[in-house]
Amino acid sequence: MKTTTLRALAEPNRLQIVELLRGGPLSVGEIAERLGLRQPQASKHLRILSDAGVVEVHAVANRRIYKLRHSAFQELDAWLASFRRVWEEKLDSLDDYLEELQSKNGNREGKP
Amino acid sequence: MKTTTLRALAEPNRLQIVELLRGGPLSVGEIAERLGLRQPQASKHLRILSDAGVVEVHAVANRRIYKLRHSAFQELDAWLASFRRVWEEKLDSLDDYLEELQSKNGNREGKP
DNA sequence: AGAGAATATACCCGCAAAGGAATTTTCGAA
DNA sequence: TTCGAAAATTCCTTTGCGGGTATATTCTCT
Repeated sequence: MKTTTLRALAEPNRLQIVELLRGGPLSVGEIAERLGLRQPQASKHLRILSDAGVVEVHAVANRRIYKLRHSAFQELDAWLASFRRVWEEKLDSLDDYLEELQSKNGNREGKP
Repeated sequence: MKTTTLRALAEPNRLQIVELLRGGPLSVGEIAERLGLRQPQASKHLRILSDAGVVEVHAVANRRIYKLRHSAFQELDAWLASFRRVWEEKLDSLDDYLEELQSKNGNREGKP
Protein backbone atom coordinates (compact mmCIF):
# COMPACT_ATOMS: atom_id res chain seq x y z
CA MET A 1 0.00 0.00 0.00
CA LYS A 2 1.35 3.40 -0.91
CA THR A 3 1.07 6.10 1.70
CA THR A 4 0.77 8.77 -0.98
CA THR A 5 -2.79 7.75 -1.65
CA LEU A 6 -3.63 7.82 2.02
CA ARG A 7 -1.89 11.14 2.56
CA ALA A 8 -3.86 12.61 -0.29
CA LEU A 9 -7.14 11.45 1.21
CA ALA A 10 -6.22 12.37 4.75
CA GLU A 11 -6.83 16.08 4.30
CA PRO A 12 -10.40 17.22 5.04
CA ASN A 13 -10.83 19.44 1.99
CA ARG A 14 -9.43 16.81 -0.29
CA LEU A 15 -11.66 14.15 1.18
CA GLN A 16 -14.61 16.45 0.55
CA ILE A 17 -13.53 16.87 -3.04
CA VAL A 18 -13.49 13.11 -3.43
CA GLU A 19 -16.92 12.79 -1.87
CA LEU A 20 -18.16 15.49 -4.18
CA LEU A 21 -16.75 13.81 -7.25
CA ARG A 22 -18.67 10.69 -6.36
CA GLY A 23 -21.60 12.41 -8.03
CA GLY A 24 -19.70 12.71 -11.28
CA PRO A 25 -17.00 14.84 -12.95
CA LEU A 26 -16.73 18.53 -12.11
CA SER A 27 -14.66 21.52 -13.15
CA VAL A 28 -12.28 23.29 -10.79
CA GLY A 29 -14.60 26.26 -10.50
CA GLU A 30 -17.57 24.14 -9.56
CA ILE A 31 -15.58 22.25 -6.98
CA ALA A 32 -14.27 25.45 -5.43
CA GLU A 33 -17.71 27.01 -5.33
CA ARG A 34 -19.54 24.05 -3.86
CA LEU A 35 -16.97 23.56 -1.12
CA GLY A 36 -16.41 27.24 -0.36
CA LEU A 37 -12.78 27.07 -1.37
CA ARG A 38 -10.76 29.72 -3.15
CA GLN A 39 -9.76 28.74 -6.63
CA PRO A 40 -6.01 28.46 -5.99
CA GLN A 41 -6.49 26.15 -3.02
CA ALA A 42 -8.88 24.00 -5.00
CA SER A 43 -6.29 23.72 -7.76
CA LYS A 44 -3.58 22.86 -5.30
CA HIS A 45 -5.58 20.13 -3.64
CA LEU A 46 -6.59 18.73 -7.00
CA ARG A 47 -2.95 18.67 -7.98
CA ILE A 48 -2.12 16.54 -5.01
CA LEU A 49 -5.03 14.21 -5.60
CA SER A 50 -3.98 13.97 -9.21
CA ASP A 51 -0.36 13.22 -8.40
CA ALA A 52 -1.55 10.52 -6.03
CA GLY A 53 -3.61 8.99 -8.81
CA VAL A 54 -6.88 9.52 -7.02
CA VAL A 55 -8.34 11.73 -9.74
CA GLU A 56 -7.64 12.46 -13.39
CA VAL A 57 -8.09 15.55 -15.54
CA HIS A 58 -9.55 16.20 -18.94
CA ALA A 59 -9.15 19.55 -20.60
CA VAL A 60 -12.31 20.86 -22.19
CA ALA A 61 -11.88 24.29 -23.70
CA ASN A 62 -11.09 26.64 -20.89
CA ARG A 63 -12.08 24.16 -18.21
CA ARG A 64 -10.33 21.30 -16.52
CA ILE A 65 -12.72 18.53 -15.65
CA TYR A 66 -11.73 16.28 -12.75
CA LYS A 67 -13.08 12.82 -12.07
CA LEU A 68 -12.27 9.92 -9.79
CA ARG A 69 -9.87 7.23 -10.90
CA HIS A 70 -11.23 3.77 -10.47
CA SER A 71 -7.91 2.05 -9.91
CA ALA A 72 -6.97 4.11 -6.89
CA PHE A 73 -9.99 2.80 -5.06
CA GLN A 74 -9.47 -0.69 -6.33
CA GLU A 75 -6.01 -0.70 -4.82
CA LEU A 76 -7.31 0.52 -1.51
CA ASP A 77 -9.96 -2.14 -1.63
CA ALA A 78 -7.43 -4.85 -2.39
CA TRP A 79 -5.30 -3.74 0.50
CA LEU A 80 -8.24 -3.80 2.88
CA ALA A 81 -9.19 -7.23 1.65
CA SER A 82 -5.83 -8.52 2.80
CA PHE A 83 -6.92 -7.74 6.34
CA ARG A 84 -9.94 -9.96 6.28
CA ARG A 85 -7.61 -12.87 6.80
CA VAL A 86 -6.64 -11.38 10.14
CA TRP A 87 -10.13 -11.67 11.54
CA GLU A 88 -11.07 -14.85 9.79
CA GLU A 89 -8.07 -16.68 11.14
CA LYS A 90 -8.35 -14.97 14.48
CA LEU A 91 -4.80 -13.79 14.19
CA ASP A 92 -5.52 -11.09 16.72
CA SER A 93 -6.10 -13.32 19.70
CA LEU A 94 -4.51 -11.96 22.82
CA ASP A 95 -4.43 -15.36 24.50
CA ASP A 96 -2.43 -16.81 21.64
CA TYR A 97 0.09 -14.05 22.06
CA LEU A 98 0.48 -14.75 25.74
CA GLU A 99 0.95 -18.46 25.21
CA GLU A 100 3.55 -17.71 22.60
CA LEU A 101 5.31 -15.54 25.12
CA GLN A 102 5.31 -18.36 27.67
CA SER A 103 6.95 -20.85 25.35
CA LYS A 104 9.58 -18.33 24.33
CA ASN A 105 10.59 -17.61 27.89
CA GLY A 106 10.42 -21.29 28.75
CA ASN A 107 12.14 -21.86 32.07
CA ARG A 108 14.22 -18.73 31.85
CA GLU A 109 13.09 -15.42 33.36
CA GLY A 110 14.23 -15.89 36.97
CA LYS A 111 17.94 -15.86 36.25
CA PRO A 112 19.13 -19.50 36.29
CA MET B 1 -15.64 8.87 6.71
CA LYS B 2 -13.46 10.37 9.40
CA THR B 3 -10.16 11.86 8.32
CA THR B 4 -8.59 10.92 11.65
CA THR B 5 -8.41 7.30 10.61
CA LEU B 6 -6.86 8.21 7.28
CA ARG B 7 -4.42 10.63 8.87
CA ALA B 8 -3.34 7.93 11.26
CA LEU B 9 -2.68 5.49 8.44
CA ALA B 10 -1.07 8.06 6.16
CA GLU B 11 2.26 8.07 7.96
CA PRO B 12 4.81 5.49 6.75
CA ASN B 13 5.91 4.25 10.16
CA ARG B 14 2.35 3.93 11.36
CA LEU B 15 1.32 2.08 8.24
CA GLN B 16 4.20 -0.29 8.86
CA ILE B 17 3.02 -0.82 12.39
CA VAL B 18 -0.39 -1.75 11.07
CA GLU B 19 1.09 -4.13 8.54
CA LEU B 20 3.15 -5.66 11.31
CA LEU B 21 0.18 -6.12 13.58
CA ARG B 22 -1.56 -8.06 10.85
CA GLY B 23 0.49 -10.98 12.10
CA GLY B 24 -0.99 -10.69 15.56
CA PRO B 25 -0.67 -8.61 18.73
CA LEU B 26 2.70 -7.22 19.77
CA SER B 27 4.20 -5.26 22.61
CA VAL B 28 5.64 -1.78 22.18
CA GLY B 29 9.17 -3.04 22.52
CA GLU B 30 8.73 -5.70 19.87
CA ILE B 31 7.19 -3.22 17.47
CA ALA B 32 9.98 -0.74 17.99
CA GLU B 33 12.64 -3.38 17.54
CA ARG B 34 11.20 -4.96 14.41
CA LEU B 35 10.74 -1.63 12.70
CA GLY B 36 13.96 -0.05 13.86
CA LEU B 37 12.17 2.66 15.76
CA ARG B 38 13.13 4.21 19.06
CA GLN B 39 10.80 3.34 21.84
CA PRO B 40 9.40 6.86 22.36
CA GLN B 41 8.52 7.24 18.67
CA ALA B 42 6.87 3.86 18.67
CA SER B 43 4.80 4.86 21.67
CA LYS B 44 3.81 8.15 20.06
CA HIS B 45 2.73 6.53 16.83
CA LEU B 46 0.80 3.91 18.73
CA ARG B 47 -0.91 6.64 20.68
CA ILE B 48 -2.10 8.24 17.48
CA LEU B 49 -3.26 4.93 16.04
CA SER B 50 -5.01 4.23 19.29
CA ASP B 51 -6.74 7.61 19.39
CA ALA B 52 -7.89 7.03 15.85
CA GLY B 53 -9.36 3.70 16.88
CA VAL B 54 -7.11 1.73 14.57
CA VAL B 55 -5.53 -0.26 17.38
CA GLU B 56 -6.34 -1.10 20.98
CA VAL B 57 -4.19 -1.76 24.03
CA HIS B 58 -4.19 -4.40 26.72
CA ALA B 59 -1.97 -4.10 29.72
CA VAL B 60 -0.17 -7.30 30.63
CA ALA B 61 2.15 -6.88 33.58
CA ASN B 62 4.83 -4.46 32.55
CA ARG B 63 3.91 -4.64 28.87
CA ARG B 64 1.33 -2.98 26.72
CA ILE B 65 0.07 -5.26 24.00
CA TYR B 66 -1.31 -3.60 20.89
CA LYS B 67 -3.60 -5.20 18.34
CA LEU B 68 -5.68 -4.10 15.38
CA ARG B 69 -9.28 -3.04 15.87
CA HIS B 70 -11.65 -4.79 13.55
CA SER B 71 -14.20 -1.98 13.37
CA ALA B 72 -11.77 0.59 12.05
CA PHE B 73 -11.21 -1.50 8.97
CA GLN B 74 -14.86 -2.32 8.65
CA GLU B 75 -15.64 1.37 8.49
CA LEU B 76 -13.03 1.93 5.84
CA ASP B 77 -14.43 -0.96 3.91
CA ALA B 78 -17.96 0.38 4.17
CA TRP B 79 -16.83 3.76 2.92
CA LEU B 80 -15.03 2.22 -0.02
CA ALA B 81 -18.10 0.17 -0.82
CA SER B 82 -20.04 3.37 -1.28
CA PHE B 83 -17.80 4.12 -4.24
CA ARG B 84 -18.63 0.99 -6.10
CA ARG B 85 -21.90 2.62 -7.05
CA VAL B 86 -19.92 5.27 -8.90
CA TRP B 87 -18.46 2.80 -11.33
CA GLU B 88 -21.44 0.52 -11.54
CA GLU B 89 -23.73 3.37 -12.50
CA LYS B 90 -21.08 4.97 -14.64
CA LEU B 91 -21.44 8.18 -12.73
CA ASP B 92 -18.02 9.22 -13.92
CA SER B 93 -18.81 9.57 -17.58
CA LEU B 94 -17.22 12.63 -19.09
CA ASP B 95 -19.70 12.74 -21.94
CA ASP B 96 -22.61 12.90 -19.54
CA TYR B 97 -21.01 15.85 -17.86
CA LEU B 98 -20.61 17.69 -21.13
CA GLU B 99 -24.21 17.07 -22.15
CA GLU B 100 -25.32 18.34 -18.79
CA LEU B 101 -23.28 21.43 -19.42
CA GLN B 102 -24.94 21.97 -22.78
CA SER B 103 -28.46 21.83 -21.40
CA LYS B 104 -27.56 24.20 -18.58
CA ASN B 105 -26.18 26.79 -20.92
CA GLY B 106 -29.02 26.17 -23.34
CA ASN B 107 -29.19 29.09 -25.73
CA ARG B 108 -27.31 31.43 -23.45
CA GLU B 109 -23.50 31.86 -23.64
CA GLY B 110 -23.23 34.37 -26.44
CA LYS B 111 -24.82 37.26 -24.54
CA PRO B 112 -28.39 37.60 -25.84
C1' DA C 1 11.01 -0.40 50.29
C1' DG C 2 14.28 -0.50 46.39
C1' DA C 3 16.01 -1.72 41.78
C1' DG C 4 15.30 -2.30 37.29
C1' DA C 5 12.44 -3.47 33.23
C1' DA C 6 8.86 -1.43 29.86
C1' DT C 7 6.28 2.30 28.50
C1' DA C 8 4.44 6.97 28.36
C1' DT C 9 5.23 12.11 28.48
C1' DA C 10 7.51 16.51 28.02
C1' DC C 11 10.28 19.61 25.71
C1' DC C 12 12.85 21.29 21.83
C1' DC C 13 13.97 21.65 16.97
C1' DG C 14 13.36 21.52 11.91
C1' DC C 15 10.51 20.93 8.15
C1' DA C 16 6.69 19.97 5.22
C1' DA C 17 2.19 21.30 4.28
C1' DA C 18 -1.82 24.41 4.13
C1' DG C 19 -3.89 29.03 3.50
C1' DG C 20 -3.78 33.84 1.40
C1' DA C 21 -2.89 37.06 -2.27
C1' DA C 22 -0.91 38.18 -6.50
C1' DT C 23 0.67 36.75 -10.94
C1' DT C 24 1.16 33.89 -14.94
C1' DT C 25 -0.56 30.75 -18.33
C1' DT C 26 -4.04 28.97 -21.43
C1' DC C 27 -7.84 29.03 -24.22
C1' DG C 28 -12.11 30.83 -26.74
C1' DA C 29 -14.48 34.59 -28.86
C1' DA C 30 -14.83 38.93 -30.95
C1' DT D 1 -4.46 40.20 -31.94
C1' DT D 2 -6.72 41.73 -28.07
C1' DC D 3 -9.89 40.78 -24.21
C1' DG D 4 -11.56 38.12 -20.66
C1' DA D 5 -12.80 33.73 -18.58
C1' DA D 6 -10.68 29.60 -16.07
C1' DA D 7 -7.07 27.45 -14.00
C1' DA D 8 -2.26 26.80 -12.52
C1' DT D 9 1.82 28.46 -10.36
C1' DT D 10 4.58 31.39 -7.26
C1' DC D 11 5.82 33.55 -3.03
C1' DC D 12 5.08 34.31 1.69
C1' DT D 13 3.65 33.12 6.35
C1' DT D 14 2.11 30.11 9.86
C1' DT D 15 1.37 25.94 12.09
C1' DG D 16 1.16 21.01 12.95
C1' DC D 17 3.84 16.96 12.97
C1' DG D 18 7.70 13.87 13.35
C1' DG D 19 12.32 12.94 15.27
C1' DG D 20 15.64 13.23 19.30
C1' DT D 21 16.70 13.20 24.07
C1' DA D 22 15.66 13.32 28.76
C1' DT D 23 12.46 12.38 32.33
C1' DA D 24 8.34 10.55 34.60
C1' DT D 25 5.36 6.63 35.43
C1' DT D 26 4.08 1.99 36.28
C1' DC D 27 4.67 -2.59 37.22
C1' DT D 28 7.46 -6.86 38.94
C1' DC D 29 10.37 -9.10 41.73
C1' DT D 30 13.37 -9.52 45.60
